[in-house]
Amino acid sequence: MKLSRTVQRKVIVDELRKLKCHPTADELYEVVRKRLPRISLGTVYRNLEVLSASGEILRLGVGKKQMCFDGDTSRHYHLVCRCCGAVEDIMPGDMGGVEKELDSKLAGRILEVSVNFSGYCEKCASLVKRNAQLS
Amino acid sequence: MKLSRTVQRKVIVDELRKLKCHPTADELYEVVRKRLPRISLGTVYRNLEVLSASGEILRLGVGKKQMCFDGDTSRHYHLVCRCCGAVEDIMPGDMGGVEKELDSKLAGRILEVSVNFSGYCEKCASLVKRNAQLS
DNA sequence: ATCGCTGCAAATCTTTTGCAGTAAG
DNA sequence: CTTACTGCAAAAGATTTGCAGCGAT
Repeated sequence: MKLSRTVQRKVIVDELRKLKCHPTADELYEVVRKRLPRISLGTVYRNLEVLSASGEILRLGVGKKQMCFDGDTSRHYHLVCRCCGAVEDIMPGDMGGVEKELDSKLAGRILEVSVNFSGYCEKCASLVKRNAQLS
Repeated sequence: MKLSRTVQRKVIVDELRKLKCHPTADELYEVVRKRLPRISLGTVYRNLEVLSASGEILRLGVGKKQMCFDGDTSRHYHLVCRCCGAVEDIMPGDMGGVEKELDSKLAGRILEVSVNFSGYCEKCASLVKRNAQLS
């Protein structure tokens, strides 16, 4: 299947590149709509799908659409398959040696490294701190 | 709000810990149902919510439920707020120094490090390789 | 001319929620 | 006894899809 260069696809990539945040499909839809008022949300979804499959943009998250869970809360890593969404555990001894270890273990299979640190953003960190002081 | 120790909550944690995969809510529901046939999917969702909020289990993924996207495909990291779901970009020079850099920059804010490598799992990697040879 | 892409709307799938009853502390 | 929790079912929210026409090559 050959991809065609439609106005919609071009504007979607263009606006997404311009944004500094990490928008959801409908947030991007609202932005794109300012330039293409007649575009549909379905078109945005279809393009995000195609574009992330081709590697032109990044789809953040684990799994295709459903949220998934892990009972092991020890510090470890996940390899998410870009193709089928499968999640593999990777247990390196420490962060420092991770890349080298992965390079030898998984040579050629890693396309991108998207590291998600779970914690608090500045705003919420101060909120949490404030609540802790109050109680 | 004080949490009570219900049978359902106990079984959910127990089964999730036993599983080596990273199940979605309804996959876990199917497993738990074998022990508690009358449990509802709603209860599973409610407990996963509570348990991940309290840190007893891990919720994998970025954002609350919606998928989100990034137009910047260069190698970089994300800090996902556990509280509001906001995603912050973090741009370290290299993987090796990441943790130290973060420790000084974001001292105390990081609860867990969940690293998601985007690439192919073994099964799909061989599929892709085979397809490449065919064409 | 061909075939992928679009807009629209309906359908599907995932997750949340209201409620009345049940169980835990 | 009080209040959190459960099952059920309905609601809400996110994403996908069928279709007929349009646009890119």
